[in-house]
Amino acid sequence: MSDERTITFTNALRQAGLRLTPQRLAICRALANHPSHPTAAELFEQLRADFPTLSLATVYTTLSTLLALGLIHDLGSAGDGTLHYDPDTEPHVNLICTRCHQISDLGDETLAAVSQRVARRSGYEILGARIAYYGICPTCAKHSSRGASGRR
Amino acid sequence: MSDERTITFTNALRQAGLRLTPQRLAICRALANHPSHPTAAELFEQLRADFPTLSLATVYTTLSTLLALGLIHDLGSAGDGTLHYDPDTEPHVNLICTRCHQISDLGDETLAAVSQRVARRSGYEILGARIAYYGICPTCAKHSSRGASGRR
DNA sequence: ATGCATGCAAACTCTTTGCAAACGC
DNA sequence: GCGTTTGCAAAGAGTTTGCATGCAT
Repeated sequence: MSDERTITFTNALRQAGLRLTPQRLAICRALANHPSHPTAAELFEQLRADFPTLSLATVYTTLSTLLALGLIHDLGSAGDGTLHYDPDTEPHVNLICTRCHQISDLGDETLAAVSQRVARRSGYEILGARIAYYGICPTCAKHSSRGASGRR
Repeated sequence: MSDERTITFTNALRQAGLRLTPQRLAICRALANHPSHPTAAELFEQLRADFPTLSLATVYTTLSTLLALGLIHDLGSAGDGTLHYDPDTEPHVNLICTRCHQISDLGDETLAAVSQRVARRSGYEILGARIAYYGICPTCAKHSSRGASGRR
């Protein structure tokens, strides 16, 4: 699968002078192969099976480390009160359902043009992008029709 | 200034069958005239002068209400651990400095095209957008050159 | 062998909730 | 007057931190 991405992660860690512990490797691997936009707790639960002693604190620490190295992005909360991370640092659109709080992705060629304009017009040194559209996903739209729901 | 926007807010509250309390009016007004992307705590501090008895809980509740009505947007955290809100629901780009955590805006005509494509291709009923580019703002870039900083 | 990283638990911060009093409608 | 909303305080949740032990280099 995306073992390449795992290698990218681990190489970056080594280059930063950080130790490649089994925990870090596992977290990198889990992120690289994760199909979605996990939270710290989700990664923790997933890795718990293989690392019974793994601590949630370690997951948080490692995520912060990877974030600081720019290997992953912080999506902020999806309305569910917890922070989601995105292992895909390429510019893409996040689709966030305000009903089920699920996040899915969407690529768009027009985005590259937008990114270039943003960089040029803002004077920012762009490090990454978080592009999120909020709405009701087709599945939720089918299932029911609750009124506007609060957060969390 | 944007008294129009204040009126939009208050009208929406009335239409939703909610009472127009002084607190809600003040919060709507503060949001409508706010130049940036305030947090609950910032609004609370700002309004405290005029409403000594105002409670932070009320600010949170009112923000949730306005959010549910779609009158404001939830920007999530800007890397500072607190939730920021955006009184401007028109599609625009948020520029977030990963160093000073300040958020500024940028309009772009190309965005309208992106939004349309997103809606068409995703099948989502788009309720709003959060488009954020992370980077170092020109001011911070000038001032110094600290290494990658953690969150909060 | 040398420290950096982990794990545990406690601390901290932000946000939400319960309930009695107050007030808009 | 009725029922929602406020204010206070305490609870709840997510995230971070301190310190002793363990492990990658």
